[in-house]
This record gives sequence, C-alpha cells and structure tokens, in this order.
Amino acid sequence: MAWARDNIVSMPIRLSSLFLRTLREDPSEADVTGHKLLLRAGYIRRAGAGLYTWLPLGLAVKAKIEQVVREEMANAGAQEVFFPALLPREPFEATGRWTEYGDNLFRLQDRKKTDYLLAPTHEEMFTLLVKDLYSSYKDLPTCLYQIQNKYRDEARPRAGLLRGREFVMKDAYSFDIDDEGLKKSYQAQRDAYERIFTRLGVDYVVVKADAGAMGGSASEEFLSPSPIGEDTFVRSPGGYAANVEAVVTVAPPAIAIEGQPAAAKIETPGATNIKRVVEFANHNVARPDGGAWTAAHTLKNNVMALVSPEGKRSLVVVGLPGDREVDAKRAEAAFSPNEVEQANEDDFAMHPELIKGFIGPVKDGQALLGLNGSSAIRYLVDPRVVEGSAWISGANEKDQHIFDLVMGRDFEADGVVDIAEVRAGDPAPDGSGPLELARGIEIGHVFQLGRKYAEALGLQVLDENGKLVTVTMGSYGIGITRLVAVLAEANNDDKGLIWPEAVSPADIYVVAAGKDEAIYEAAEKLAKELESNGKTVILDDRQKVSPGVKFSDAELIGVPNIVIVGRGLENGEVDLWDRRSGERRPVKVDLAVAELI
RNA sequence: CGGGGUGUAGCGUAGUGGCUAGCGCGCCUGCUUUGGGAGCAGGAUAUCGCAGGUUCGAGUCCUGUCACCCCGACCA
Repeated sequence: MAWARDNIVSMPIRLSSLFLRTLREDPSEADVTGHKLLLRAGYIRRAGAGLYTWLPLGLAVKAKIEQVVREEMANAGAQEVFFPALLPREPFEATGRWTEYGDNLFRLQDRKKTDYLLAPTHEEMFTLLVKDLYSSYKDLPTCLYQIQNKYRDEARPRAGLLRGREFVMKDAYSFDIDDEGLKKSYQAQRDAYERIFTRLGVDYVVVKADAGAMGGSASEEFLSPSPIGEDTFVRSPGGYAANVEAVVTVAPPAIAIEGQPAAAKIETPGATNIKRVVEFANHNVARPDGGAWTAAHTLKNNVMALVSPEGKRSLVVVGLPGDREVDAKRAEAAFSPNEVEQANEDDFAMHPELIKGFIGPVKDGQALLGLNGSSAIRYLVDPRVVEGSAWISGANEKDQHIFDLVMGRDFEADGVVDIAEVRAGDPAPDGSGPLELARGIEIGHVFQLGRKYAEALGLQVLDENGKLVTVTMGSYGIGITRLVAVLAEANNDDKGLIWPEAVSPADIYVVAAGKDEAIYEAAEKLAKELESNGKTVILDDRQKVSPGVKFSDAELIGVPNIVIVGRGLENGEVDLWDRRSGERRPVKVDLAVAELI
C-alpha cells in the first residue's frame, strides 16, 4: 500500500529502533535460499502454513514492487479499484466456480449461516462492477485493476512466499466491445508487464500457455527461470519459448510405403514390456540395415480412460514410440475437459480383447483398435507415427508381436494426439533449434478471457446501433508477493540478500562503525542529507553493537549501496561499499553525498 | 490425497526409562571492548506439540491426535 512507503520517506529508518531481529542461523522450516534469507534478515515471519507476516523491511520491498506496478498500470491506462477479499457466494454460483474450485476455495459462513468465500481471484466481481455502472459502447474500452490479497487453500503450500495460501496479486481486467479491442488491451497489458519486470530487474521469459488444439483464447505466461520453479518450460537457441503443454511436436516426413518389408508376426515369449521386446528383437531378429533395435522402433499402446465432466468414462488407446512416456499435463490439456486416468482392472475386464503387454492396432491382419476396428476403442497416435513408418507392435495375443507393421498400409488411426513427453534436444516447432528444458516460476499471466464471464453474469452494453452486445474481457495477473520471493532467490550470495536498486527496502544503508560520538553525529547528518535529497536511508545507529555485527547485518539485509562512517572520518572520509561486488573505497564526505544522490 | 520426515526457550540443537532438562546464538544487568558476528561476571526465558496409557518413575516406551517441513498428485 502506498502509505507504507510514505512512512519512510522523510526520516531515516534507524536500526536502533527498527522492529527487526536478524537471525544468525538458518530457520529449520526453510530450505530454499531466498526464503531462508528473508526470514534471517527479518523481512517476514511465518504465521502458519502458507501464511506470512510482513515485517517493516519486507513491507518496504513489497511496497516498492507495488509502486512500479502502479506506475506501469497507470501508464497502460488501467485504473485502480479495491474489492473486498470476503465475498458472497452468489456471483461464484453464477459462473459455476463455487463448485468448480472445489477444495481450493476457502469457504465460510456468517452468523446467519449465509455462505461466503475468501476470493481466490476476482473475475466475477470486476465483471459485475462494470455491469453495475456501464451500459454503453461509449464507455469502452476500460481497464481496471487492484492489488489485493488472494486466498487459495493449496493442497501443499511451499517454499515460503512462492506458493502461499494467502498472497498478494495485482489483477487487472480489460473490457472491450469487440475482439479487435481485446487484442489491443491485451497487448497494452503485455507491454506493461515487460516494462514492469524489466524495471524490477527480474529475469523472465514469455511462454505460450495454450495447447492451441482446444481453440482456446490466447494466453501467455511470464516465467522467471529458476531451479526452484514449479513450472517446466522449453526454450530454443532461436528464442522459442513455451509451456510444455503448448509444445507442438514436429512430425518427421512420411516414408514411402513401397520400400517397407512385409509385416511379420513373431513369437516373443515373455516380452511383456518395451525393454524385453527390444532385448528379444536384438537377440533374434536381424534389422535390414544391420543396426540395433531400440525402444524407438516399438509402438507403445497406452490404454487410458477419459472421464467427461458428466462422469462418463470411455477408453482411448494412444500409440506412441516406445521410448516416450505420456506426459500427464500434456494429456490433460489435449483431452480437456475430460479427466485422464490410467485404465484400471475393470476397464480391461470389459475388453478381454486387450492382452496386457501385447496390445496393438491389428490382430490377424484385421483392425482391432480404432472406431472401425473390432474393439471399437478410439485409437490415436503420436505425430511421429507417420504414414509409411514401420513399428514393432503387440499382436493382441500372448507372447506375439508384429514386426514391420506399417502405418497407412497395415493399420490406421482415428487421429493424431500430441501428448508424449517433450525431451531436451527435441526440435522447436518453429525450427529455431533444439529445445532445452528449464524450470520457471510463474510471475505473471496474461489471458484473453473472451466472453465467458460476461455471458455468465450478463455484462452487455448497447453498441452504436442500439443493439445489445456481450462485452469481451481479458485478465492479467502479477504475483506481487511471489515476486518478493523470486527477487530474493535470484539476488543473494553466501552473506545475504543483494536487492536490485528498484526494490531495495532503502536506497542507501549507512553504517556508523565505531564508538566515537562524532561518528554517530556524522552518520546522522549524512543520512538526513541523503533523505533531504530524496533518497531513502537505513541508518545503523546502534551504539553498543560491534562493527562486525553491523557489517554482517548490512550484508544480510542486502541494500546494494552501503556507506560506512567510521575511522575514516578523521580524514573527512567515509567508505562507499558496493554490496554486490564487495568493493569498498574511501571517499570524502561531501563527494560521497554527491555521488550517492 | 499418497510417500517420507520433524515437533525440547526467540533461533539452532543435546538428551542410555532415573537426580533440578543441558549447550550455542539471541535477550537482561554491570564493567571492559568498537573496522568483520568481542571478553569477563551475574541473570531471565521450556506446562519437552496435545490427549490418553504403561510404570514406583516418561522428553525418552505404547496408542491416538494435532501441527509443520520435504517429494509426488493437485494448482483460474
């Protein structure tokens, strides 16, 4: 909040009275570096699982981030509002999210037993607010935002501020009369995000968050690359970046069917899995080119069960190269809104034609899998299973496999589905080179929502012809408190935090080192002079604390620019200490002030 | 929700069923000390997560329960 910042504008923060206790040892509750340091340096305290108390220093950093966000939101034409975090049930009932959100929603009742919730996000409320006040195309476009606490009953909060049950989010919503307007609003927010993260000194990549196949709205995530990130994404040397769910496999070219050898059924005793099939083949079957068989030559047929939102269960078999596993997240995205499960014993019992370990599209030359096959089970294949490609596949009989089963000649599929795991080295869809897998922390998400909420809640305006049209919306989120965690994680060394200047709890950290009264007077004077020149200052004016402790605390707290007022004062000098490089150099007092302002 | 782990002072921890629960850091008082986590002396702070049980006796053993941490599942 703005007032938190205002409190510390005119006077230095004095360590002699600041509500702060730094810890010498790592708290055992934390094992992520940035989180440990935030606790040790006295920025936050844990209040419960996924719940944190903000101490003055932490509040100052949070306020700095919020300030940058506010400036860039204003820059992008968005206006700030503020909703309650405690919300009535009805709007969430109207959009179905009261039930959809399930256990992740904090629900509560008032004394009259009326249902309430702690908002996990505010789409409904923003939509209703605009509906409440606006009714003409002349009012659009408009963009509103708030910086607000959000509540989600996470199954597993983790890594301190990284995933909390209460967190601060900037959420913005755009309202446009048509799709073209939405695209402009989306771009304006996206541009604002780039400026925000650049100003904050956060490393980020923008990834496509959409699987695309579902024809969903455009959505991009801003990820900050970090080994502690929860999201896996891919990137290429040529600049391609995407969520794993959004990667489109580059299919190899089709192969001429004429050249392929005839399919042959071969007895493969005990070869119930890919590894054994490959071993068997290498011992008993010669390859035409003399090379070795690998798992990539086999066709693994995965039996999966799809559960529709209505609870209807249906089987699907997906054929993919034996060296690839199904990626659960890609499968969920591809089959959405269905839930994806592994087929269970009951499923197999209902389909005795499926012989575990020996499942394949063809039995005795006749199609088994596929809607036109004898099983009538839907059969989909990986994009790598191209026309003319030859595979080792189960023959749907115990201990029998078919070699050289050729796609398009010996079997067909009902369609292609792209749910195999993405691996490092796979080609980028846009031809920009081999993909690299990396972990990232989601710090922002921009989303063209479309008309889902406007329709559900009846947000319509009159267009210039006097006709009612449904408004189209975008939503744009930034995890404010998560950014504190990301910045702490990315900016530290073995001695403590090292804040980028844009988010440091103060511009300058003045250490009075020594016992001479003159030192404290000089430090006080310096701090006030810096403040009067618009700099924020933390002043370590603790008289009975040894210099070693003060230096350690200065390093732990991590203000990038430190001034030591101490023994150099006899020569009219102070030391300028660069926290990041560790470099220290003596400078005349007046020159130091000139250099720092 | 599944798996693993931990609960002893503000923090980090020790503690073979047996005496008054110990240590380091931090905190308080006094003196000395002040450019890299100072020294000496004295002091305060723990219903050993909670509830039952076994026992002459439980921080320690048993049962239950709660909380927290980690991995996974989940995460508009």
